[in-house]
Amino acid sequence: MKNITEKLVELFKSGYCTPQIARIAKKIKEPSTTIHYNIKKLEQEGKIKSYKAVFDYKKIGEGHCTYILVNLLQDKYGDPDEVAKEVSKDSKVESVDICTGEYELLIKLRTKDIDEYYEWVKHGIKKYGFSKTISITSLKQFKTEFVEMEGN
Amino acid sequence: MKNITEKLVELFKSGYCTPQIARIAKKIKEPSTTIHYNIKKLEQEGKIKSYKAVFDYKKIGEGHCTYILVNLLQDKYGDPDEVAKEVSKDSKVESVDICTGEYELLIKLRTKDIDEYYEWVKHGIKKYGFSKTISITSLKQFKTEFVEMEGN
DNA sequence: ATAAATAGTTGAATATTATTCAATTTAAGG
DNA sequence: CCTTAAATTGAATAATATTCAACTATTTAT
Repeated sequence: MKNITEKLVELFKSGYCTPQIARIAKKIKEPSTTIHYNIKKLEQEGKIKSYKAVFDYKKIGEGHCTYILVNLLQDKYGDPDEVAKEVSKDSKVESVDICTGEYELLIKLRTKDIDEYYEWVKHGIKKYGFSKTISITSLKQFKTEFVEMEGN
Repeated sequence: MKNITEKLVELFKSGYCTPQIARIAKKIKEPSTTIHYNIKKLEQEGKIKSYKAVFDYKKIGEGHCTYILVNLLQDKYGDPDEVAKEVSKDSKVESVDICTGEYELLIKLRTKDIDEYYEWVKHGIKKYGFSKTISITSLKQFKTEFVEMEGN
């Protein structure tokens, strides 16, 4: 047995998908060549960044979801932008925003459980100089990435 | 001119895409039939919920992104779950979570601008009984829906 | 431990879908 | 109104997904 599932999940998190032109054509009753033309245009204009999968994260072992608000120590790392960029590279991180209010960064993190979450934050404190962290843990998700979740 | 673009954006927000089996097969050096089998399995197990597009939201006129923490009036609507489910149906809403801490709901909203955001919140107060709302506005996005954003 | 059953892998054949191209229509600018 | 550019479309082709049957590996039961 080759562990293909894990690789697929990793690839699908941010890409390796493509539009279903024929299905769209049927749906909105236009020729598929017209759909094709319009999609290519959206892509060339940079309006579409990627095609990807959305998971039932509980079922793939990433059931613990937390929104983490962080401040950064002045000296530890140069620029908040640099930290944001670095944190973005982590595949457990769904989103990173620089934001208004008391905290500089808002990170959405998906981990297996609370232990993995805790380890992640500890690491962030050490490596990036996170300080004054507040965590909001999701108890139930009704929608993610524009996809509604039923029966959670 | 038929406004196909708008329809495409709406469809792609939560679906109408499909995996690129041939590309994955090349990438991880396995036969495409094996990839196909494993993907179908993920789908049947309900681990994959959907295939969708990720946009450069600024370029599609949804550049204003806000995380809204809300409490609900006791009497207005019965159940927080019901409100969450209703709010989820809105296509401007990227995510809805019931969460820990001082606030019951965490909503991620994407609007054209601050005016549209304000109208949305006012509507929420009236219709669903939002109270004690806190908004955190994104100033810069480094990652969304697991997709990194460069040159923002 | 071994047999039986189940789950996973794969190549060849087929069915479906995307893409290209050229022609036509529609919209935009002077 | 005429010219140029952008968008739509059908027919032909290229690429891709899907099916199926054979085979292999893994798990389960005796």
